[in-house]
Amino acid sequence: MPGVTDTARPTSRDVARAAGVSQATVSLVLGGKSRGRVSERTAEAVRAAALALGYRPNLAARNLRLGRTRTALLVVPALTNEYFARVYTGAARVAAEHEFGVVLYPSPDGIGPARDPFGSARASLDGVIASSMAADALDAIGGGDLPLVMLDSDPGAAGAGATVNFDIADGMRQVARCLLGLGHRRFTHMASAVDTWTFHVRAAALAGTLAGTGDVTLHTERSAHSVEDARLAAERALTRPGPRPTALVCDDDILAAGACKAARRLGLRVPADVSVTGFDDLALATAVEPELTTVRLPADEIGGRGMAALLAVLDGRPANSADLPVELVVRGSTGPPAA
Amino acid sequence: MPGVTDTARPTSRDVARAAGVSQATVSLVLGGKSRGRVSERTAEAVRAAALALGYRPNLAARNLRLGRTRTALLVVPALTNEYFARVYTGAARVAAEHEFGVVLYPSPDGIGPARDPFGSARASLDGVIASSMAADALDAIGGGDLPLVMLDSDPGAAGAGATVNFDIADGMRQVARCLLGLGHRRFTHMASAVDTWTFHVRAAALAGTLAGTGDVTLHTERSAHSVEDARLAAERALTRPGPRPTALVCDDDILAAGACKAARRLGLRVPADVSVTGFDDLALATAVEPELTTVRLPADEIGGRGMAALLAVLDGRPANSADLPVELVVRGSTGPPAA
DNA sequence: CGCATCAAGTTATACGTAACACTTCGGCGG
DNA sequence: CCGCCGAAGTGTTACGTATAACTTGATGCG
Repeated sequence: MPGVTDTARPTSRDVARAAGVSQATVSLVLGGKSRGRVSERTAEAVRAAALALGYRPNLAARNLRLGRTRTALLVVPALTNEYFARVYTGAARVAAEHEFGVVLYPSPDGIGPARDPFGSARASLDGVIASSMAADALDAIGGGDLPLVMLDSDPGAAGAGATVNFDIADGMRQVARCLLGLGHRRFTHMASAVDTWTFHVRAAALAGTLAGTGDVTLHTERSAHSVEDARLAAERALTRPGPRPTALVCDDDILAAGACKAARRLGLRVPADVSVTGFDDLALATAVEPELTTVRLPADEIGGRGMAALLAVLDGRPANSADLPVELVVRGSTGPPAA
Repeated sequence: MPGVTDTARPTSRDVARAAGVSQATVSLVLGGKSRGRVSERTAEAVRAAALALGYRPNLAARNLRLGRTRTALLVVPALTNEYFARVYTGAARVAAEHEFGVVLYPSPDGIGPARDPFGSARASLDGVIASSMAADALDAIGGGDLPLVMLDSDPGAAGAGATVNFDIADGMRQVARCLLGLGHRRFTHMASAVDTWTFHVRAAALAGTLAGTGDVTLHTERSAHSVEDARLAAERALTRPGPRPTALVCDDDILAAGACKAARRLGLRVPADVSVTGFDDLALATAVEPELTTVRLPADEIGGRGMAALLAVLDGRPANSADLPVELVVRGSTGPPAA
C-alpha cells in the first residue's frame, strides 16, 4: 500500500471533506460559534472528523487572520534568579488558563542588539509584562505600541497600562519594627546596586521607620546580586570604623546569604553578634544555616496577577491593581543583640 | 491635520509604495535574496523606506507562507531549579544567534492537560528540546512528528533525533576517587527520587568505582529535590543502625545542602565528621557554609549545544554529539574522615 | 541585423483560517 | 397563496508574506 502515510498535518479543509461539510462550517463549529448556525448533528460530525484526523489549527494562519497571537512577552532581569523563575511560572499558569502563551526575554543586555531587543518577534506579540525594570529599560521595551503591564515597579511610570505591586514598604516596615523590638539600634542596609523603584521603596521604608526611634544609626552598603559580592560588601559594613552594626537588613535573600558568610568569616555569630534579614523567601533562605528571617514575596502570584491584568487590558476591562500583601517570616538569623 | 496618525503597522506593501517598487521587490531585498535580481540603488531605496516607516515583517504571515516558525520548545521539569534556568538561557542565546525563538514548557504535570501538553501550540513549533525527562514523559512530548533533541538523557532512547549529554559518569567517578583518596570507606548515596537516566548513571558510576576498592560499604537513600526532603533523608542515613557513613554523595547541590543541614542538626561537623558532595555547582553551592564540593555541570552550554543540535537536524545536517566534559570543584564540604 | 542572453524588475499565487454576505428551504401568519 | 422569516449552511474574501513564473529593455555576438 504505497502512499498511505500522509505526513502533512490536516487542515480545516481536510476536516470539512471528511465530515461532508464546507470549510466555513468547520471553522464555525471548532470556533464555538455554531450556536444557532449549525445543527447539533452536523457539529458533532465535524468534531468527530477533527478528532479522527488529529486536526490542530494552524496558529500562524489564525494569527494572520485575527491579527492577534495570544502571546505575551515577559521581561525579567535574570531568569536564574529563582524569584523571576517563579514570576514566570505564575504568569504562564494564568496564561494557560486563557489559552495564552508566554515568551521570555530574560536579560535585556544579554541577548540581541539593544536597539531592537526582541527583533521582529515584537510584531507577533499581544502585550508585554515587565518585572522590576529600571525606568530607562522601559523605554527600550515599551517603545512599541503594545499594552504594557509592569510588576513591582513605580505605579506612576509613564507608559504602563497597569501596575501590580507588592506592599513592599509594609514588608520593610515589619522588618524594621521586628529588629527594633529585639533591641537593635545600629543598622546597615545591604542595598541592591540595581537602581529600580522597588529598592528605592525599601530604602525609604527602612529609613522612615527607623527615624521614628531615637538613638538609631543607619548606614548603607551597596552590592550586586551575587553571594560573593554581597559577602565583600558585608565585610566592609562590619569592619568600618566606629561601632559595629548589630543588624544587616538586606534587599534580598542572596545578599543576606552573603552577609551571613561575611559574618562567619569575621568570627561573628549569627544572630548572637549580628542579625541578618532578607527579602523574597527563596529556597536559599532555608538552605543556609541559620535559616533566614525574610519577607516572603509571593512571586508566582504577582506573575499571575500581572498576566490577569494584561488580559484585562487586552479585553478593554479595567485592571484592578491593589498591592499584594507580604509576610515577614521570622527564622533563626535574627535575635536580640549582645549586651 | 486630522487622520494623520496611522496606528496600523506598516506592511511590505506600504514599504513598496514608499520606495516606488513592487511588494515582491521589497520581499527580495529585505529577505537578502536581491543579489543579481535588484540593483543596489533600488535595494538601498527599499531599505531606507523600510527604516523610515519602521517596518517589521509580520511573523504570522511569514510563518504561514514558509510553513516554519523558527521557534523551538524547551521542556524542563522545573524552571525554578537554577540548573534548568541556565539550560534555558544557553538555549535562548544560541537560538537568538540564528533568529530562533525558544518557548518553555516548564512543568509537564503542572500546566495544561496531560493529553495535549502544548495545546495547539505544538502545531506552531519547528522542534523540541527535552531536558532530563523520564522515558514515559517522552511519549507525551515526542508523540508529534517534530524533531526532538534530548539533553542529559539516555542516548539509546527511541524517538530522539539527537542527544547531548554530560560525561556524568566521569563526574561521579571523580567524586568517588576523591573521597576514596581522602580515606573514606563508608558511603551513602543521597539519590534523587526521580527515575531518569542521568540519576541511573550516577548510581552506577558510584557503585562501579567504589567496587574497585575492598572494604567499602555503600547505602542508598532517596529524596525529592527539596532541601527539606533531603534533610530528612540524610537524617535517616546518618542515624541508621550500624557504623555511620563518613561521606554523603548527593545527586545534586540541593540534596547536598539538605545533607549539610541534617549533619548540623545531629551535632556532626562538615567535613570533620561527615563529608558531603553535590552536583551542578549552583549558586547555592557557595552560599552555604561550608561551601560544597560539587561537580560543575555547564548547564548553559548543554542548552546551547542542544539548540545547535536541533538547528542541525532541521537543516538536515548531522548533529555531532560528543559528551561534554564536567569538572569536580573541591571546596570545604569534603575532607579526610575522623580517625 | 537578428536572436539569445541577461539584468531588473513585476504579476500572480498559495499558505490556512475566520467571518461577512449570501443562498436555500421549510414553515407560518395574513 | 404569497411573502417573510429563521435555521442551516456555503461561497468568497482578506490577512501579509515569499517565490515561481513571467515581462521588459538593453546588450552582446555571430
